[in-house]
Amino acid sequence: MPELPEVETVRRGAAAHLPGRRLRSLTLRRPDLRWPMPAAALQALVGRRCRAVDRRSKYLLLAFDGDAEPVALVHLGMTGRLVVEVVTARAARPEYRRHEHWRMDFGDRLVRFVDPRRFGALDVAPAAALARHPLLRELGREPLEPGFDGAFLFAATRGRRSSIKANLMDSHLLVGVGNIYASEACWRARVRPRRAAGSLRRAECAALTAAVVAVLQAAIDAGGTSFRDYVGVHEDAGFFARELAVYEREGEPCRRCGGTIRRTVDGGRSTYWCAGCQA
DNA sequence: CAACCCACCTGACTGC
DNA sequence: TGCAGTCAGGTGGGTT
Repeated sequence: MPELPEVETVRRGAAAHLPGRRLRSLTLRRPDLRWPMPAAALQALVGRRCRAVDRRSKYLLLAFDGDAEPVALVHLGMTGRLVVEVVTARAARPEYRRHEHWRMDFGDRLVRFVDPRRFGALDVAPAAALARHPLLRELGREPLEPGFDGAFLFAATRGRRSSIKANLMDSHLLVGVGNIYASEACWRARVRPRRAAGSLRRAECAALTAAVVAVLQAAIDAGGTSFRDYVGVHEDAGFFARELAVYEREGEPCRRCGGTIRRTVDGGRSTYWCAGCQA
């Protein structure tokens, strides 16, 4: 569900509440999400103060103080929500919700992780070992950081026969772009999603990386795209859906050329594009 | 390696 | 009303 703009929106929401607050308790309501959760290592976070909420790819990184500077890794999977609630001092702890798999009690803030499909993840690692964490070490570039440009994409895709859309969604290359924004970026750059990645010229790679940056930034500015499950930390919807040019607009007119938006299925996932203005 | 396909899970929706 | 089938914003792991 969430791509980079949604995770970044959640990160900002959590960062407004958690840093400086001490973790009072952590409750795991089941032993696993996508993978087993390390109960003992997670309990060792209790009593520590949250230092910062960062993000790498689609992982939220809750950094804590103390020995080894432990960092909790949170992935939202397809349907995960990180809900932050302001709790008044004397109120009873709220009831668990359906699909609430863990919670962190920060005293006057309560963090709930709600995830019906359980494709999410929770792990913990020392800050110094983060770059070597199995879930992080293979990740490619951050599109909103320096080094993500046309020259990089051009070099990275030479000889590749798989589609450019699949390459945009390949986290070994770049992170954060999922099924919505891959289609959107291709539309902005006027590139057909099924083009072999290796066939793109330098100028097309430059246009495409610029399009990725622009669409991700615009979506962050709008608080993300809410279609089905995604909401921010206060369960507020993002409003980028109304700015989407192609995603879930099959049969509707292209806002640029008036052509009809088409949907194709690639690798089992829907791709949206305009045959009129994407070469 | 690159490229593909599957699995993991629940809920919403569609069509019979 | 019920039931089967389809689809959904991710991604690691296994196979060719």
